[in-house]
Amino acid sequence: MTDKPDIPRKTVYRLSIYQRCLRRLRENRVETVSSEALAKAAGVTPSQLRKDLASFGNFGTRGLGYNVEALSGTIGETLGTTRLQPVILVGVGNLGSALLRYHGFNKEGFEIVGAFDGEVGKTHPTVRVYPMGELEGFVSANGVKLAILAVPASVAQQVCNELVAAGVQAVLNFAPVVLEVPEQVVVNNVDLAVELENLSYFIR
Amino acid sequence: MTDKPDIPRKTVYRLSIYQRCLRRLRENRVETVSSEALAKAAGVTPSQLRKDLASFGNFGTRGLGYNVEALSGTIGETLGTTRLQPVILVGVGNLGSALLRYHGFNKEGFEIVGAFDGEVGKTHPTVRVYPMGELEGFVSANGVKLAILAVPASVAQQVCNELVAAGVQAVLNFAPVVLEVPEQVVVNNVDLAVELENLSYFIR
DNA sequence: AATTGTGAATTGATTCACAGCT
DNA sequence: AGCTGTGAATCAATTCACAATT
Repeated sequence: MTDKPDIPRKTVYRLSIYQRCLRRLRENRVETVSSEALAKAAGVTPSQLRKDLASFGNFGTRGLGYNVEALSGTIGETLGTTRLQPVILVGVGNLGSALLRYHGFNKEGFEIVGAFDGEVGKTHPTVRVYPMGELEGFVSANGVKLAILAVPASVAQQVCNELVAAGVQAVLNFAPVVLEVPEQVVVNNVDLAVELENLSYFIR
Repeated sequence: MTDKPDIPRKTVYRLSIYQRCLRRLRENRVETVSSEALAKAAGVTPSQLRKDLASFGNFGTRGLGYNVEALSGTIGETLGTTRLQPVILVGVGNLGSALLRYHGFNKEGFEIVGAFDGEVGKTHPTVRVYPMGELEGFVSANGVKLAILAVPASVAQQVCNELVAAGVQAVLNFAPVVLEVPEQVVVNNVDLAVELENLSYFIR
């Protein structure tokens, strides 16, 4: 069971990145890696990497480095990605259907088990699209905790409320809106316009 | 011209969000807003909002609040989004073509003026798709500074190098890879798997 | 000899609280 | 009376630097 030594959110982000680098090392049959090498691959400083890992345990061997396999396993445990995590997607428009077709998730332990859309009769070649009315039943029947929200801004808060009511605990939100949710629900935002504006500022 | 009083990156992100809230207020003919109200809409504390704005000037009127129109204008100036900014998209796969169809950008001052793909002969209903060979010419002819990178991880670094060589100054990267770029080039990453893993950790 | 783990130092971001305008 | 602008205080994150370990 994942107990939660409270690791800061930014650290958790970096753990995912380390995890990806470790996966690549494993594919290349590398057994051991130093904080310096791994940090370089992940684009951080070695100090930071060591501190990050220290926040939930001691796994390195001084003078040697980290065992790739073992570290990767521990990070997976910590993130809670060792088992496949079922995810639903809500809003099968442009972006939504691209996400359904995109299978990059599976490799990393997520599977989109169902999609929902307000407009009845929508379909998708590989994932079944349900009407919103079936949301609650589906979520509890399948133990879904995680939802991807890809609906238009105008209805995002409303649909988010339905997700919360259905028992969803975490939302990856693509709508350009600041969602209000109860304390125990987590929201991460992916906001393309904000990212572009940010870049726009940093262009000389 | 945008001079750059160096505003911290996190503040710049929030400016975009304030900007969006201001736009909505403007649509509703609201003339004046207090730091408290705007902060609430943006999901931050009033103090933080005031500090953020203070980092590049003084625009409020004590006792009254901020003029919506004026503040929005200044933020637009600061972010460099008052003029339409031309953007190219590289990699017309699943995600890439969804982004081409998605017009949420235009409203916020960005226009995808061309797309590029390694595979010749790709097309798209509204945006012209060019072969990679024409990248450099296109970028300099159209004054493009900003690129969206939506190619597979395996070729992302390579393609990114070509972008940099062509003169692109900022990249919004969707590939799950840590890109290496020269100092003067800015990269923002949107990494869906990392976001999901992050949520996964915070689910009880 | 190499490399981790970590306390101390530093740097950065956020919040407080109130003086100063309108 | 109300609300901004801001210095001071707090809190958080990062880096340094070195003792501890293999």
